[in-house]
Amino acid sequence: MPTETRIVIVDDHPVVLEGLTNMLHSLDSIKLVAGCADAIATMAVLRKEPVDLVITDINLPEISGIELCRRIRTAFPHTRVIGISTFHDPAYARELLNCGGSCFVTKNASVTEFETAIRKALQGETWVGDLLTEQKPLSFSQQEGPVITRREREVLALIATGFTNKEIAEKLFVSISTVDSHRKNLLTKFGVLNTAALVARAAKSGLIS
Amino acid sequence: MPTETRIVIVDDHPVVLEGLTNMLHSLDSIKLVAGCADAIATMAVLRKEPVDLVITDINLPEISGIELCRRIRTAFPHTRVIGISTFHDPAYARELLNCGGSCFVTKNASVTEFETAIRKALQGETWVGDLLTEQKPLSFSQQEGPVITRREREVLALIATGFTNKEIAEKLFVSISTVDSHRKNLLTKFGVLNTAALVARAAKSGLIS
DNA sequence: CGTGAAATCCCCTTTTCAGGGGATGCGTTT
DNA sequence: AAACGCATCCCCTGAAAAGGGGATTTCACG
Repeated sequence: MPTETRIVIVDDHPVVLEGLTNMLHSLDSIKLVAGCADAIATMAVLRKEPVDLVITDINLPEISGIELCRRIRTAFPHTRVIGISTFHDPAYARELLNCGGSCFVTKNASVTEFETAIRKALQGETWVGDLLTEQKPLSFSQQEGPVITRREREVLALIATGFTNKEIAEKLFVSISTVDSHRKNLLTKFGVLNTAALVARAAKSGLIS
Repeated sequence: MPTETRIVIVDDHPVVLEGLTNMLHSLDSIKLVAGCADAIATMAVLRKEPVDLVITDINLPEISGIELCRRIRTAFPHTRVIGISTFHDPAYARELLNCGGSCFVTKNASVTEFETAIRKALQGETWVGDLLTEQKPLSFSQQEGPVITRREREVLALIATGFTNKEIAEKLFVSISTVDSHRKNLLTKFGVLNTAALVARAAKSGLIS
């Protein structure tokens, strides 16, 4: 590596920010440009000075880490993004990669894992951590949250808000049958037997506001 | 303070552990005895050497921080406990204090707040952070989630897991009618019309794992 | 130009839930 | 002793959801 890698860390929890900062100090050739608490502040920093890598929490107030990633990659294509999250949620990882993110690691990842993620990100590779890749696609798509379509996501959101099939049908200008089909598909995809479990699982996967 | 305060930190996320450790380093008269990832390890440390204060995450794998607190206070009455959590959930705070905890702070608390909490805890006082005490009981019981009984909490958890009233009844060794009553009370207390909204709200309030 | 996924719609039956009512013990608090 | 909250149990009815099946259009992709 010719020069120092310029890094920005984003997390709304000072404790985590501190922990990450400290963790990075132990690595070579790294210059911590800034630690930000939200997406707005981060974009402001990026506009002012060149940054090679942004390490951001997924769960941020106002603007999510995913969205932040998208904006970074749109405005500064040379800046790589690593997402971190409390939970090893494949849905997050998938979304992050879809939005141009390089790596996804959980907060309980080891220093080694962080190092790997940083290295991979800087080389332009994608990586989603050991815990995630270890699992078979089948097993975690059942367990952690399946791939659902746009329409299913809409219906799911309305279900979680407490609307009945009939009400959802009226809102979406479709028939009750259609909503019912989507609902059934959701149950099947999530591998659950009723609405309660569906909503709980969706909430856990961060699919619900 | 005559001697150093002996502290153990508990969090299953290395990053947070690191952050807290670092934060504590900046304070005087503190000796960090150990950093643990779970309740079992923590109890093992306590059995080996005297500890004045345990700072633990509420959300721990296997055994929760609340339960850990209870065990600590039962086995080592002189050891104080501070609970930390990602969310400023009054329900957590209440439970923690009920289990003998001294203070409750969120992970986005400032160093000053941590200092206050530590000081209060060592003096045997209880404290639940600024954000929590600022709010009136009425306002946050409406907004953050109603006060529900132990039994209702149990039923709610089982509902969210996807069990039907019949199955819950079998698990709790009560009749379906009873479970149904609890369910209805939950709907009323949360001010929602169906299970989907109930689970969503409960998830938002952090009442569901 | 097929193929396939997504979205749309319909039929059927059984189970579960929601909403209304009331009632009984059993502790704790007043 | 009375009042209260909690947990327990029961009745009823109608609505909603679950579970099963099948069918259509539309649109993107190879």
